[in-house]
Amino acid sequence: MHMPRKERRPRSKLSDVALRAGVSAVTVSRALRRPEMVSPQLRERIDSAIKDLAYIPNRAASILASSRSSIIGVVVSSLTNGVFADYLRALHDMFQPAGFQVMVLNSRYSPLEEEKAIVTLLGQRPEALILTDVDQTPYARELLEHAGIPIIQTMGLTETPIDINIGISQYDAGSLATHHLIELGHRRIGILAARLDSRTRNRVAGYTDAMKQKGLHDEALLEWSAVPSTVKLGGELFSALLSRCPDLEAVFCGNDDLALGVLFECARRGIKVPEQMSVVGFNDLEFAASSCPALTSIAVPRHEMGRLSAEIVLEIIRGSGARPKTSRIDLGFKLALRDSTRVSAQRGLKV
Amino acid sequence: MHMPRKERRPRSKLSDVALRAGVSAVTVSRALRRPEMVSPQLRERIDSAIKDLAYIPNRAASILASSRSSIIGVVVSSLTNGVFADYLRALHDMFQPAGFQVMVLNSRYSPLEEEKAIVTLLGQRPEALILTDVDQTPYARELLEHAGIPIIQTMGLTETPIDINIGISQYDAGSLATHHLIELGHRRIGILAARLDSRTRNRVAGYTDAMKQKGLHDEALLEWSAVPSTVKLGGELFSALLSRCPDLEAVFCGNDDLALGVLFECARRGIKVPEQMSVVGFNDLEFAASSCPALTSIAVPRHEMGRLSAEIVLEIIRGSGARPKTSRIDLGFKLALRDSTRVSAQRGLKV
DNA sequence: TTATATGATGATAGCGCTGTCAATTGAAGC
DNA sequence: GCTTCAATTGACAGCGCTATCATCATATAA
Repeated sequence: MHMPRKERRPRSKLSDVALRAGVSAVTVSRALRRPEMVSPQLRERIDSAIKDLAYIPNRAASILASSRSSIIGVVVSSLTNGVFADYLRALHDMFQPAGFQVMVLNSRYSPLEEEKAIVTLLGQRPEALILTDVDQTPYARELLEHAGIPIIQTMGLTETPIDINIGISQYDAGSLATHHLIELGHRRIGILAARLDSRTRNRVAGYTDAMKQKGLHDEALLEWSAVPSTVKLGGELFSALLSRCPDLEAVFCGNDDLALGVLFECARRGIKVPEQMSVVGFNDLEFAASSCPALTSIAVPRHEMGRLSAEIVLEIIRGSGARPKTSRIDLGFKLALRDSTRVSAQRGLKV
Repeated sequence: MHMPRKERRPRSKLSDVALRAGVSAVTVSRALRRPEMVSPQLRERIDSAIKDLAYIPNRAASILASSRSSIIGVVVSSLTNGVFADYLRALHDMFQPAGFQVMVLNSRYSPLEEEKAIVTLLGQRPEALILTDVDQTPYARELLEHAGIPIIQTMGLTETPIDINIGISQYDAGSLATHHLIELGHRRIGILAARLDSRTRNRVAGYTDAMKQKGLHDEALLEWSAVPSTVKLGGELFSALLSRCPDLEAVFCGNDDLALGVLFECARRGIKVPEQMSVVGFNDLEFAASSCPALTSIAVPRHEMGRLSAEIVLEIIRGSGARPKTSRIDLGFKLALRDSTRVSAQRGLKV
């Protein structure tokens, strides 16, 4: 049984609380923001008045009056992707205790949606803006340059940061993964990619150059799709690649979800990993270490990236302008070597 | 090289744009909100003034003046969990085009953090609030009852909805999964759970009652942990359960991540699924259909849940009070039957 | 022609809070 | 006693925008 709601009665405001507590509105405001500045017995009276009226301060009015929002704007490329989830968690863990509120919008890997998200966030007058990409539209760039707040670009690296850039070289990471497979003795190394955003493109470029350098490059070894990456897609791309290149010895996957799909597809087809097929993922998500076989992947310091982003933002905000010396911080990455590629160097020759 | 930012120059405001375009401030405001109400040539002049000044409206002032925020507040229990990611996507897909902005906070499965998140969101004067849980603290409940906006509780079902409740019976779902395994002929059916939030507790209750009903209940068959669920944890819980109950025939996992961990652990131990061990997951995440073996799971209509939540909210907001007849909507669930349990009914007897 | 409707723009007040400074109190010092 | 000071509390203006109503030009009808 659902009781129809009574018509909207005006929410209680500061002055209502003040009236009930028998003090002035300013005092209530102070009791909320700096409790140590009002006497204990008044504080108590005010607190109970607040509870009685179920009073909740109006943030919009507060932001307008103080021109401080305590909002940290964040634009992520995806909410579904595990990488961003971990990164966001790190941000929350840092900002929440510091009294800042993290406000997240999703760009779905589209620079135009990112631009819209940036406009929306800037409208909230955030204290800082954090972007999980380095390629903004020209208009977005201009807005950000004029925003007058710390801007952090993360995940990738760029030669021309708007303000501060914390990330890793996606190119180098793609290159490392490829060289690892080459060193294992593989010649026919495929690459799987979904939705070619700027980061993925850089990874692919790293792969391509590494292959060219060793004279192993072959267009046919690249399999990609425009749809977002899923485990299922990993299996499909792998199947497609395999039917085009039956002599495939190894695959480098644009991310761990695709790699998981490859592992499953191999299991279905009875292809032994790593004996018959080496598989490398990207991101080193939680499951990579405990899959069977455990997945070799590129370990990206996404938690550290979040922690450091937050730390730098907090320093700038609190230190009023004390900015880090360098505006471009390369956090590096590691190859998490596991069973999906741990094969003898001779293997490539046995084929 | 990082150029230190010039000191904060005041952001341009409505009156600056008005001055530059040679009109009054109200007209600029109108040009932004209802462009059809100002003449085309004026609109053009105003637009270019906006671009020139990189003007972005101050949302706080706008919200304060209009007392309409176009914000939809959402509290999710977790950002890492795939279920919520899908649910959020559905919400975004519905609200974005309608001109509403979805604001997400994370409660990390804690009712107290949820209460804090609710307070924070209510402070933004949202148009509606969506909660991915049905168990709120008494204070949170009181605040929500007085909020004067649509409140949606989702995921689970409750006898006493605050306003509108859209979800599924977690109890029935747990029961169905268990009965499925019992019908396959299994007697020793274990259950794995991580972090016993209210939803998980209901699923476990469904399992327990189903087992009791058939005289199969045994405390030893429940394995759980306080830490958040991961693939790794799935493997660990399974190992622990197996060493305590070596005669285990089947496991019902509290979610698909745990189930994935079980599949991998079985692969490592050479236990054949489903021949030697039946595995059931929960949520039917994307990978469940393409794992090897494909995972039987409880398919929860989380996308539909999101779509319907948004639809109802939009109807109430626009229709000014036209509320659905029932305040409790059961969306139901399905058993997604796949290879991880597709065994002959005789199997249980062969042991 | 004058009355009336229509569309486009402007003037004014105020949303609910906080920054600033003034007023009040009581205690301590001379 | 009177001053001085710190600790509390209050008065007032204003943050940047929008709702509301007034104004003005133009078009249409009588």
